[in-house]
Amino acid sequence: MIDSGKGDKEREKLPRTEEQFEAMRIATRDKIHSSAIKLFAKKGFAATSVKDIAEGAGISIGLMYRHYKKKEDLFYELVTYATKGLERLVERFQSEESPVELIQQFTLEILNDLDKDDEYAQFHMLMNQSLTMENQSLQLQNLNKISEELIQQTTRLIEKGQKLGQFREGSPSELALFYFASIQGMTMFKLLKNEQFVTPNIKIVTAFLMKD
Amino acid sequence: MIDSGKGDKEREKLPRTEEQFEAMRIATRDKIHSSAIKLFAKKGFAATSVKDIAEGAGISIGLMYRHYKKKEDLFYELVTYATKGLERLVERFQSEESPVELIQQFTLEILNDLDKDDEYAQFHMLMNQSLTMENQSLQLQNLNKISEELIQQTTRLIEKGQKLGQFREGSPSELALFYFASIQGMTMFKLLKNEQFVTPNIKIVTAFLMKD
DNA sequence: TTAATTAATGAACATTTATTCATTATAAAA
DNA sequence: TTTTATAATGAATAAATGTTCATTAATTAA
Repeated sequence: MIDSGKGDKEREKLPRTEEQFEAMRIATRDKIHSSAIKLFAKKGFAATSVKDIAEGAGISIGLMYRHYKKKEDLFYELVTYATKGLERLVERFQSEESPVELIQQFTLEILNDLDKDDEYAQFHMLMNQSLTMENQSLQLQNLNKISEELIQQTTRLIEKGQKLGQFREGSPSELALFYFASIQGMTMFKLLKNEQFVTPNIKIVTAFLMKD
Repeated sequence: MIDSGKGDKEREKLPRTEEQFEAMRIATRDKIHSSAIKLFAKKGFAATSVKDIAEGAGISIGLMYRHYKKKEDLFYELVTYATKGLERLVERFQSEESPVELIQQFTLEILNDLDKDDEYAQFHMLMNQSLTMENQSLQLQNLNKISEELIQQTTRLIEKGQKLGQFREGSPSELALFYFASIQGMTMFKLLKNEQFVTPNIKIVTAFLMKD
């Protein structure tokens, strides 16, 4: 971060180049991230210990603290990533494309991700875990705001789809809520059962919305 | 519990009758239960402190410990209640009634409960929280077993309904999983949003299963 | 080899939270 | 009013977990 433009002359005493150090740091940060998201998503913030995170990452506790001053900071960084993902989705849902197309596309992506690996499921559960924390840090407030925006956008999208005759009738906000609730539920099942989880066919998931 | 049939002669020294003491104990147990389930369901086992439970119940920490030797014991007692509820449901789903009727009835009950109060939602989330704990106490093993039985029974019920031409086609196990996933999701939303949560119409919830 | 610099370690320390227990409150009977 | 049995309290203690920091490891240039 700090003046990476410093001239070559001045780093003659470094045992490694700055690039090498940077690569090392990124590598351990990655290890921390993937260990932490796994644990936070599955067990929640309070139930995961820094010892577990460090063990999962294959590093020492001390090294963890060189990268994050507090367990909370690590958590919030992951929350921030997740929030960015949500923001992209909100934007996507604001596009002028056909509502059916947008919903189908997104649903398909999720089902694929759930099927393939659990990265999506982990981020989704992380957000959930976050929303149940009463602690009102800026990061959590922001996540809250964005997730409400997403529901609003989806409601509007459904309304639009209904006017175009693409979607079934019914209260748009109830439909939007049910849509995310079902995704939420599948996500939990995936994390809970993992191998045993069979990703449902997209027809099942969108039947409540789509006309036959 | 212990020899409540003891003769009236022998309790002449009691400041209150045994019935009175019993009533007091039941009253505080009730207070503990409703405080604890609320907190455990919302925040999970690790994130709820005994201090919070005691405060929520309006009693001292010491009194809590007179009723439960460990925080875990209280949790397991609640898990046991929840498990009994599941067992009743498994039995119900084994009956010879029409699959459509059974599913409709049960779904309606849940939606009503979600609408009315959060008792159901709380027990549901408690089970969920339990299933993510790696600790394998007898109570948790049992809950696991019963919840798998429930999914199996539901799968069979759907199969039966399909043969009777009552349900849409599609993999019965995928359909069963999706059913519980969507209920799960709604439950979480209810606990998360509470007042803001609008219970969906039953048609929305069962559309994926029912022929038009 | 030695010096230099930063990554990495884990035992020591701090803080939080679960649990215990000596003490007090209550209410009925003597 | 005193006695008595049990409910109820909360400060003291124990255990668990988060955080720090003095120390070591690794690597390259001199």
